[in-house]
Amino acid sequence: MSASCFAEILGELAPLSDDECAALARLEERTRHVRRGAILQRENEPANELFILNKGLMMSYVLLDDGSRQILRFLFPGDMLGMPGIIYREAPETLCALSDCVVCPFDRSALSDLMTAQPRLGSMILIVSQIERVALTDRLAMLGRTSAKARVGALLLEMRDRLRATDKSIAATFSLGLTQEEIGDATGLTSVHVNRMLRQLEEEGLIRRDSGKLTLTDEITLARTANYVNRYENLDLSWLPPRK
Amino acid sequence: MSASCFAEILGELAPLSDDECAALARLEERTRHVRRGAILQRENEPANELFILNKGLMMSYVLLDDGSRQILRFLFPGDMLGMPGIIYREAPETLCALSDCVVCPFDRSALSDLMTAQPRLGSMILIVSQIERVALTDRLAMLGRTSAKARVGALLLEMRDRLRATDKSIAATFSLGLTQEEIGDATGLTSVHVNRMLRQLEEEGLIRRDSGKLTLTDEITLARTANYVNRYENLDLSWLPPRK
DNA sequence: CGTCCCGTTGACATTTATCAATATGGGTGG
DNA sequence: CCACCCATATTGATAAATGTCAACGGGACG
Repeated sequence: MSASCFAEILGELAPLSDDECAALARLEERTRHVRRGAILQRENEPANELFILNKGLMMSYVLLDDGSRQILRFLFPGDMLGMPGIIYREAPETLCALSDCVVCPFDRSALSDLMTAQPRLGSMILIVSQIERVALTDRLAMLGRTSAKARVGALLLEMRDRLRATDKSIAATFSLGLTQEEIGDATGLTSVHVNRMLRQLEEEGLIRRDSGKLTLTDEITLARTANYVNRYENLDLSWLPPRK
Repeated sequence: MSASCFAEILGELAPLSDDECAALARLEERTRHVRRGAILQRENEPANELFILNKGLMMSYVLLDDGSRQILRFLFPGDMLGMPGIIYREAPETLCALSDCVVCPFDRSALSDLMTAQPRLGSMILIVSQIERVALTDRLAMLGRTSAKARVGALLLEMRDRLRATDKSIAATFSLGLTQEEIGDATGLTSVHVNRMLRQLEEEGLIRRDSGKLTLTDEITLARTANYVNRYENLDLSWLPPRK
């Protein structure tokens, strides 16, 4: 087991050298606890730090002028947080903990040093940011062109797949850890309508809900009706330089 | 004037060394012409090449099962195209020319070599991909949480700002180069509704349309009603390593 | 001169939001 | 342990936003 959460993610892309592992471990030397509901970085405030999420579930969101919220992304252990913030004078998004979390803060100069000293890791970070980009464009297509039911279905599938990346024991049944309002803010719907869509999905036999636990009872149909693609599969990284 | 379109973009972030310029110029040694309407890369087909867009306007989009299209991004000279494609066995999006274009193709191993030989350029490429990421999350919030009128307004402002990045002579009046159907596919609306929103914006005195030319007659109000932020401004790149 | 693509407009249908009321369930102070 | 309280979930009635369908016009281009 690696000392670094982030190294585990990168290590699944390609084997890492000892030097590379050591360099990544240095990003996670310090830890900070973030309680459920606490805000790690606030939109429009200066942000000089980056983080590796070590434990727990977080989200990033923006608030619009009329007070409505758009959740941009859910964040899982091994994710790097705050990249969009460090290139601007003010953070473009808020980072907020959905459960009690542990994060490892590091300075942006540490990222710069890492890119210089370990260019192969730099390529791998670029790859991770491209995977994230594709996940965002999938969500863009979902918001722009799919029905409310499909959006909710796709969100359930994505959360399950990403939870499973951390905890292999997760299968069809899991606890989502989101309120219906949060699902709505991620899918561009109201919480009321999310509730109706969940009920419809349940009536159609695609999911089941018992005491906070959610079961995907027909993943094939759900994935088809939701236009869902798991973007952590089917990668081709053969062009990465080999480990030294 | 730089020999490389891409170097011009990166050069606006921070001054480049001669070595760096030379390395970037090598990405643009070859050129290929793409006619209006032609497809450079098709969704779900293998894609081994990357491109720098040299001249013209392109777009990337995905098609859903029901045949509807979501335009993900408009592409301008100096943009790197195809990054999301090279990490997957099959391209996740289609690249299509909206006008006659010139692109410079290069192999993905050239990117890998560049990242290794010029880590500072690697950091700058990562920065550009983060700017793009923030632009995508802005569009995500736009699709999820703003009205049809605001979406159309934001699109007009973004196109104007990005066209101006290439052609400084562009001010309030410009020609958009998109059909109303394309505007709709980018904003998650139907072409019919886009038409109505354009008329409303015109009736409210925010824009004017004459023979294919579009004029932003009240940018301040338009930007406010559209929740628009120009993401190519207010960058803070002081933490980049200095030029050697 | 016709054809085709695009833009425009109106009538109507559908989806989703809004508002309001009620239920439920877990946590907390007494 | 109980009573209360708050956030969340659920449901119905109605409103608003947007889509769908259909028709027509105008300009570019063969």
